[in-house]
Amino acid sequence: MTDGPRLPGVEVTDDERIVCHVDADCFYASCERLREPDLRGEPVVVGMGYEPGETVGAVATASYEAREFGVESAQAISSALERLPRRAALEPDADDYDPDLTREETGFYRPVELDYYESIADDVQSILHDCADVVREVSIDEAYLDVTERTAWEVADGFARHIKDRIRREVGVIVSVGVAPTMSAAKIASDFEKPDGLTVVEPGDVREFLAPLEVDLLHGVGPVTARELREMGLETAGDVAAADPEPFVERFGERGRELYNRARGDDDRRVEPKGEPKSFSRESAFADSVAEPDPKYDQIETLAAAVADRARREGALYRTIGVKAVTPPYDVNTRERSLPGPVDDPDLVERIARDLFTEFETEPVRKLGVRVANLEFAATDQASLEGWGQRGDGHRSDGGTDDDRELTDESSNSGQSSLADFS
DNA sequence: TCTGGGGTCCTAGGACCC
DNA sequence: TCTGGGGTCCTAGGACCC
Repeated sequence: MTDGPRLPGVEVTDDERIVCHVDADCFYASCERLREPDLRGEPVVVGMGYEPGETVGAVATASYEAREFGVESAQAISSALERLPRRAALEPDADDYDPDLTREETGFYRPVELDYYESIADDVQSILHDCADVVREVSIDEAYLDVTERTAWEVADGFARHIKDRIRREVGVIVSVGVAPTMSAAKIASDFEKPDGLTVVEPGDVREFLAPLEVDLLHGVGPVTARELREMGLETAGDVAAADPEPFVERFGERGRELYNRARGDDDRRVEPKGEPKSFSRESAFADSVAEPDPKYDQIETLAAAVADRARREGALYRTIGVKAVTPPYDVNTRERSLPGPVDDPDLVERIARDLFTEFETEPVRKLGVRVANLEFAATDQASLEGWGQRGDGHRSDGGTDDDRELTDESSNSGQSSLADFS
């Protein structure tokens, strides 16, 4: 049986969907445990920009055991180490050796290794594709499934259990699953009983399910919006759902309308496969602010080359090139420039990035970034990726003056040297 | 929370066009 | 020419997500 389960002859009306949200629990830490079983049951912290023995970087994922010590994702590694020293510090020859430590108050720190995690994620995703007709991968460890044609509400619980069991058995990672009639409710449901959670919210129960939840649990409500909602006296999704929407449509615009709808359980988005990326970027932070121009320009060059290389590998042309400079205390500045037509030109990326950056040449900078956007993917690739008879959106239909431009492969880049004049 | 990296979407003002 | 309305594109910033 290579096919996932399917109930034959299940009739559904067009507006009734069964959406499944699958979310791996502390995925990076699970991956580390897969290849290093001694880490099972131990506190594990996976750090971005972290090097063993150093204190730089930030927490990408903390295992639940590590969270007990107050380690949280996005925390600086230095603060994580204060709450949870590393196990290696028990060794007398370690730089950070501390004779007073006990094993029980230490944990394991590992640097992020994305390529490895992606290989595990691929295995998970092939199971998901086997269990659903439509899968939208949101990130390396998270996906929405439209399983309307594969199950029914009466047995949705067993269906979700089957997905969890297969992933655990065949890949070895634990996922939490939420099932609901909408994407936003499924997302919240998958979070509801984490880790190893399974929550089904049937149609008709959605609003009741959401009502007691704090507003910041709603997708799209971050710290800023949550604070403002509280100032408006709205603490829970139920408060938002019962409120007059006009004041915060006024305040938050389109997002406000969406927020109101989501809080009421209204969400008519369909699960659709993820389209082509819209931008590529690379950034990196300095250990301390840098004021001298040279190291900054060096970094710009490195990032520009990396971004251009990425775009080329992905078969993307870009029409906009931008830089980002974060200055103390944490001011994010962005500058960008658009070209008359799409290019694949690493030298141009570097030149424009340097040029855009001159404004920050002598300013102290903590962090730098280079970005390309307004991507266009070669039409041939589009055709192979899309279903039959489907028109791709690779071509703009807004009457742009370059509609006659046909860029189907790298050889068509020959005409681009003239565009370099626009730098 | 004092700050890592890679993304998406929305907004708002100005330029420019008809 | 002192002035209407509508549309799109560009840029910068902000909020948010994982």
